[in-house]
Amino acid sequence: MKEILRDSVNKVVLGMGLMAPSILIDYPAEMSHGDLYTNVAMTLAKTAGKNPFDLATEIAEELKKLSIKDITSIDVVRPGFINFSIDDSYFDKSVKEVLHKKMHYGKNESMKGKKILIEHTSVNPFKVFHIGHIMQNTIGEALSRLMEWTSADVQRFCYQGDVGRHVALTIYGLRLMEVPFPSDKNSLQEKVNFLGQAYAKGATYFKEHPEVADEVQAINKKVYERTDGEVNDVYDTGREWSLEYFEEMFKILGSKFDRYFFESQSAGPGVKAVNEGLSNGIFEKSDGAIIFNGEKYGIHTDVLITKVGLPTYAAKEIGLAEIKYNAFPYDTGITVTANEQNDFFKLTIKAIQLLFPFLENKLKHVSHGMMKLPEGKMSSRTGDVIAGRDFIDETVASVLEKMTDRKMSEDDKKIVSEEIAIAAIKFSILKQTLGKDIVFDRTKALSFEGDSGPYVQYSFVRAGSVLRKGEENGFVIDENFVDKVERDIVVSITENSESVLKRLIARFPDVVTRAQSEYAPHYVSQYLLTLSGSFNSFYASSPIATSLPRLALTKAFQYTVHNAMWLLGIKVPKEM
RNA sequence: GCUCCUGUAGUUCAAUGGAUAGAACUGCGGACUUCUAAGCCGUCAAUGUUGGUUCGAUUCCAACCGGGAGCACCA
Repeated sequence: MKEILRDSVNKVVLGMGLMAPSILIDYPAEMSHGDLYTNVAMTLAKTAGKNPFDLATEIAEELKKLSIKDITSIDVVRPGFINFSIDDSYFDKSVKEVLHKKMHYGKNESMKGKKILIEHTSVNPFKVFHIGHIMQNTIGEALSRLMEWTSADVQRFCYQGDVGRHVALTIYGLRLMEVPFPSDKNSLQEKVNFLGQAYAKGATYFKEHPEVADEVQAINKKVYERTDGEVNDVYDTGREWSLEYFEEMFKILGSKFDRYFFESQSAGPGVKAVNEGLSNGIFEKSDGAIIFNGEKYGIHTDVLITKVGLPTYAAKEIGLAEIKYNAFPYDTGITVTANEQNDFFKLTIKAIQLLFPFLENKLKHVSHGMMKLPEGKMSSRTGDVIAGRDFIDETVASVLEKMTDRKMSEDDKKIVSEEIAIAAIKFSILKQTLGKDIVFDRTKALSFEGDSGPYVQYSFVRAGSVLRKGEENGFVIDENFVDKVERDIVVSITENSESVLKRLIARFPDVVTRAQSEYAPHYVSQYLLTLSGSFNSFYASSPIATSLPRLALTKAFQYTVHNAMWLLGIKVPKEM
């Protein structure tokens, strides 16, 4: 419909001897203003030498002569808006479309045939998996799914820091631990907790006693070069525990990866690439180290290889770029990190493109805000973190408490409470703009009311409940409903929650497109809140189970919610 | 010090340069013994300051004030 209107408006404007570089046809903020509007009259008023309202009136008159199908009225309003209203039956057809496309409603083919690599959730073995990692994983998975709905071939990569100073500090911290090294009798949780504590102890001690720097550096070198049997044993065991544990967390969070890469792998290629860059004059020597001088590109300067010959994080990132492309030759390679790394990525992306010109215009850094505690930034170095697992468990417990009087088997409750808890957590992350920090407020995070994942899930469940009732009443709810009903009721758009819901459902594909092109999942979340709110009003004001068109609309609502929630990586339960 | 991000109801968040700045939480007030009240309806309440660009600015630009992050051998 947007395209039809755009063409029509364009035709009219050209016929008046005017040129519009681009014609905006969009949804008005208020549905009472109509279904679509255009502002061409205001943008063209000056060149036309007319006042916007008069020009709008002229354009509207010409548009009326075209008698466009399904357009029931064209109105001109105040400064110069032209508003269009669309016939209600048009939206019955869009409900039909939803019932036909089902789980695919909203998907598009904008990137069909392209390959998109998305790297996210940079966890570090030996360190705690905290709520910040939940945030990263939630965002990474949602972006991945959004990309999948462009019909592109998407692969998810996970890159982990399994070497580096934090590992050395953990191993150093082991000798400061008062409890013994975990054995097979300990749970995986206990094992990783032990490692996290060792790291915190090592890091704190190191901060207070800078004189041990050489010792830590020596351990670091041993880890890289694998020259010390004892260090190797501890390292291999700890690394294995961490990886196993992360896998468990990914599963709980509903994400999966196609490939895993480690800093221990990227170090070698990184060193090689940096040395090539040095001989090509891309990098230079300074103070015994190899650096990338970013000043001439308006970015800062950073060390790639230290004077003792070890690659830094930046060098590893350069090595990784090559590894990733070899593993999956992508058209777009997205890296998702917290925004504290924005400058770092400006630097490495520039360096990578100088080294590997074929990656020009293919690299994209998407950054998100940080998860913060009321006291400030979280720090695994000081142990001042909230473990992801603890938080999920707490949330699940809180959901279960709320479900005590629900008639449901204990097994079902267990499954559903976890779905609700994860929804609450993920939604609170995805409902706001990506770049912004989230101040973690436990009581808020544990509430399931208002603008929340459970609110959306609840709407879905209620819809399911009505649909069951409708089926009991003998209705067959499928895409053929349109042919079975006579629609002779003329409804007023502003006051009828049914037609509002219908119109919102029809907008879903546009919402998806926008979220994809802006890498902004929050458009989907915000849409879900509006959509659910609209359904709840509809539900409260109209009996549904006795009307086939209403049941069909409810079914379409369910598919839309299901699909939108899927894009966010959130499940919808049948009951709750 | 330099660079980047950021400032919207009491609180947490929305708003491709458009119409009366939307929600949620909180407060206050309702409806309902009909399909799950984790719900529905109503109500109080906001664009840090000063300029500029524009028909039109929360949005773009400048300055100021406030908050955060990053800046050489950590990741």
